[in-house]
Amino acid sequence: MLQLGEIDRADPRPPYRQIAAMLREAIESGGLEPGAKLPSEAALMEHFGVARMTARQAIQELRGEGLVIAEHGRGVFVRPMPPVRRLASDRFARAHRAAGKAAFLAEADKAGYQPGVDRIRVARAGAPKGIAERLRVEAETEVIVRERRYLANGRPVEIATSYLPVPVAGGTPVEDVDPGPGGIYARLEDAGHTLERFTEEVGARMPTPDERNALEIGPGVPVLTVVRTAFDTEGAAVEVCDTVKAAPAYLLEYDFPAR
Amino acid sequence: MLQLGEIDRADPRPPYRQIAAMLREAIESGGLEPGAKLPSEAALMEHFGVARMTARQAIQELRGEGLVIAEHGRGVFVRPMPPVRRLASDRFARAHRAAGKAAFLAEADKAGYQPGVDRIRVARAGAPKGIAERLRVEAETEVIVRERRYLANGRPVEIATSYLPVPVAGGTPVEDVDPGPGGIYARLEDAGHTLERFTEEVGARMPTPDERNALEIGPGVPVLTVVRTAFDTEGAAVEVCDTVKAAPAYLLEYDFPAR
DNA sequence: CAGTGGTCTAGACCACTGA
DNA sequence: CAGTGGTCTAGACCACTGA
Repeated sequence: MLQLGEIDRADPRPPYRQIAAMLREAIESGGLEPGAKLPSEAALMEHFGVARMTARQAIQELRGEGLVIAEHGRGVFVRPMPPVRRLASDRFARAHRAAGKAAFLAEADKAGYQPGVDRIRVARAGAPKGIAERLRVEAETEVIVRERRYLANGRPVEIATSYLPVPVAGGTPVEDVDPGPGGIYARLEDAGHTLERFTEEVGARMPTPDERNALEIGPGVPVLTVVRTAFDTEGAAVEVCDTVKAAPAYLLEYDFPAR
Repeated sequence: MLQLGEIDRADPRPPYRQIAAMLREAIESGGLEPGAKLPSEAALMEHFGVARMTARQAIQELRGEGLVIAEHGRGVFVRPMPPVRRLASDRFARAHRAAGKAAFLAEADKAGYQPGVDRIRVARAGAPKGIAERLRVEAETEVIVRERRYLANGRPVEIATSYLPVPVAGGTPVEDVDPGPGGIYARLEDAGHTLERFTEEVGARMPTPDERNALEIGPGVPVLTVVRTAFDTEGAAVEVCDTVKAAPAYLLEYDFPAR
């Protein structure tokens, strides 16, 4: 059973922070292993002699650090660390497309997790400003919009939205829910747009509530944002892919010359 | 004056989330500009007819997203956005070193902010495990350790620690606090280690309390972590640079071929 | 000093989980 | 059903800010 100390009135930290510190210490020392259940709010109230909101505030602190996850009706648990996906910059190599694998599936193969894709939606809509700039079209020009969510071992890890100009991919299997072997990049090459290079713009921020829901992450877990633009051999931008990834699940690798 | 709506009892979202959503909307639409003061808790209670803890919970939500900063005794303010540094993958180009500029100074020139470096410390110490692996030396091998903090317009934006093998840079100006024009990469090339390529591993997480202090960021602001390894033309790893950046201040750009 | 956010109490009703 | 966390109320005392 977990041993916790007591609140020290001489400690300058308020009680809720002291409680949070004791629980954090238990997690970091391994006294509470990943997946383990924390004492319930009722148990914390009893043990420390505090009101419920004070116990809750301590737990809120740990949620904010991403250390624990609260599950309604079940309890609060130490967050299990997700398997980290290392994304190398050769993940869009033509060899994979030729082998009939979309980038996400090729990675899963390499890293040994079970890949999944759901919430696929394909539509046409006006291009948002930032997207239009990258595609070098007027804002609000109608483009193909492909949304989807990626799962690793059944857990959502990334949401992605691709934008493609209608003259590039209109009427091709890119507009189908299942674009077929090799994914949309393979279909773009089928349509005569041989891919030459990509740029990626990487940032990080806290997720919006919608993103938190879609990625099933608690408050206190940041997201990595990656905006990728694909260029064909003519130098034309043929796709912009806007992705939001659960940060703890990713490590992005890039390789570049010293020139 | 800021116009806010009312709580909708038919809305499935609880009142505190509705209030948070209205405030978020005001911030994102520009109704509340960066630096602007949010309505006080008392004003929110009055306007929405809720208890104080409900108003506070709405504000907590926005703090967790890093959108606002609470200042005790003053109020809650929309977080002013720091100038974003776009880091292109040509930032270590030899042309800059030849021109006598270290990478950070070259960027500042381009982006038009006032660069600064402080808290420089140079020492020798045992290589931590992850660093030793990247340098391909035994763990705990003595290496040169260079720490420093970077500032943009006087505000800290990045802390960085470089590790270099003693056989590569021992006794060179790399061990001086000021390594001279072009920075340590120029000195490595002077010492015969012509740089060939870099790899960067990018991730994001919440900062530790020490990192929060060094970067002067509040809770609710994530950091980007970048571990860069420099390779010379012999294929040897000659430096590993471990950096922690305030996420809102950065956008990293990478360019890679479709192969 | 008045106004602000920080912390805390002691209660209430609710929705969700799993035996 | 008992146990859990989610939301909310109406109060209290406090420390900090700035006029």
